[in-house]
Amino acid sequence: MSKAHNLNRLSYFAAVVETGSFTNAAERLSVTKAVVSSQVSQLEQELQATLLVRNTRKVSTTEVGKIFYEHCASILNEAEEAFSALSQLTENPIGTLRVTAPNDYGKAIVTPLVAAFRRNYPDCQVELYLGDNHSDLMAGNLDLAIRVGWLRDSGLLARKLGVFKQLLVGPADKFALLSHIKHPNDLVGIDFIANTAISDPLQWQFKTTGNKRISVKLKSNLSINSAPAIKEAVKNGAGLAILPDYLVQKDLIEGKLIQVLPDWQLPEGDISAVLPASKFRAGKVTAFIEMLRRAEKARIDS
Amino acid sequence: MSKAHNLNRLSYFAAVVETGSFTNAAERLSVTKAVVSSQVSQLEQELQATLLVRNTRKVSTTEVGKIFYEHCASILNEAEEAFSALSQLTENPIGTLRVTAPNDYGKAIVTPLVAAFRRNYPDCQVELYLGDNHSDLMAGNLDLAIRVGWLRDSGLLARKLGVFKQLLVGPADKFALLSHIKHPNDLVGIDFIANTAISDPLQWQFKTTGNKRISVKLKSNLSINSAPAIKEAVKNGAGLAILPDYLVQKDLIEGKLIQVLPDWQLPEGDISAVLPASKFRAGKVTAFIEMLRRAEKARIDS
DNA sequence: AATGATTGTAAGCTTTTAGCATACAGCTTG
DNA sequence: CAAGCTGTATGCTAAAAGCTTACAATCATT
Repeated sequence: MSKAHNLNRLSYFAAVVETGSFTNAAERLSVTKAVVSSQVSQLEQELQATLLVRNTRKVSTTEVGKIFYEHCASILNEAEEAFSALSQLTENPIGTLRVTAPNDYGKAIVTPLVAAFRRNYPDCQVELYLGDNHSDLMAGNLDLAIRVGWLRDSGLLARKLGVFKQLLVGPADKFALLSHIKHPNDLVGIDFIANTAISDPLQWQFKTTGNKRISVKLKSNLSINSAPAIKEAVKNGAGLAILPDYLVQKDLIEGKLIQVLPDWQLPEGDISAVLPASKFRAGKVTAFIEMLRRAEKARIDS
Repeated sequence: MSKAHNLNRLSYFAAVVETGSFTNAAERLSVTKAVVSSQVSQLEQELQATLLVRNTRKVSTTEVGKIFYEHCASILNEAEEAFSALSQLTENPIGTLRVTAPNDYGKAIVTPLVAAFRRNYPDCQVELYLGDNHSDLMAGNLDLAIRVGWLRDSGLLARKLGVFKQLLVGPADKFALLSHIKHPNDLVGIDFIANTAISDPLQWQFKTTGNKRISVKLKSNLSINSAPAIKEAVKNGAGLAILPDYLVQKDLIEGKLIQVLPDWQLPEGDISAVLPASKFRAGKVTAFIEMLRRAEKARIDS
């Protein structure tokens, strides 16, 4: 079976035709003229045809050489297009982006972001999977998983995109009563709704700006495993609760909830992007992560 | 400065896309699957993009891979066209054939052959140079020189195409007188026209079928340096002459001339094609030489 | 006419790449 | 659970690419 054609030789031949000499072709291609001479000779050997007539101080193309050159020019032009098309796709990504995010964070932050992403990159499609079960990146169906909280497996390739604060909130119509709570110890006896979707939902560590820490064990007569549901319960006067800022930020601004103990900070959590193992990042993934990072920075700055 | 793209990798990638697996691609390309794997990986490295998703027992092409593949398929198709176009030109030659031939032989044999060549190969043009001065093949302006006679320089790349005989001829209207000439020695006293275009035009060696040789020094009262002119003079009764068979064949058939001493042979001469030094023979040259060879064979056989 | 400069090629060598054989990880199938 | 298959990694060998040097041939200059 005949050996495959060596397409790399085409560029040596084309350079000679275009520059008019082996010497100039060598200069253009940054190789020695012996290489150009040899490569073209081998091409002629492979074709069993003379492509170039080597006259004194002048190289001219034979008739068959001219025909072959037209093909070469076309091939090399399209090859250049092919390679640059790929680098173009970094700026103008294409394809379907498949993202998973936790329910709460997804609804509050990712869903509006996806709409903006589609506006920015009309050649992309998005498939957004919301859920609190950790989707398996290994299955290869996903481009990106957004993790909120604390990563259990530090071996994953995670990229931190932002942080979220946790706020102690209560219903707005109990402002008078809640104004008297000035210290975490004042929470004793106050109704508290525990979020059983997280581990150890009653043990909390408060911190002031002076780095004073108080660890408080709260008591709860009501526990729910859904943060949005807890938020609704708080609004209905069922008690206080600790919820992530991205979930309650809007209700605080609208006066439906009020923050209790605003001078005391609770532990922050990470917002991370977890990516499947891959050597290269598709433009669509890079673009989306960058938008999410910017959105998180804007949210924190407001 | 960035290195030139390696176009040979395109065929490995395309084969994987088209066959659906690295293993099948390796089989198609007659290499090991490790080679295909490595070549595609290097292509992805060069592009900084993932072209293929390696799933279990199944390879799929990414969105950018699909775009890149379309380019590859086009490039590889045109490369195949380019290489086969060149082999096609061996059967259907193109271009301008530049031939030189001696005046006499050119007019008698080459001119009608050129017309037939043009009919056979309409994509070819011909430039025919007739003359008895040896044109310089070294100048690169000629594809082929036809030499008739004896080559002076055996170092030239010559290809023998045929031979010509030399015939002693006389005017047809002197048949009765010429019939009495049975031996070369009988030529003494007979008017002979010397051809001063050749060296030593009076010294001739005759040979019979029994390999009996006689060397005769003829005398001449008329000498002309043009074989066609000598032929005319012979027809007009100016004497006998020794002329190449390709020049008198027609007149002999038409009864205008008669051959004298037909049982005695004179030295034959070669008809050769002299080619400029070149590794490969253009289709047009090969085709013309073959036609000339066939024409010479037909001439001898008639 | 002689000499210097330039171009393209040949030859020998070094560096780089292609390709093979082997082994292994991971997954599917029986 | 074992066998089989696929794709990748690694080390090695062979082949190719490319460099350096030298030379032949031609042209331009003196």
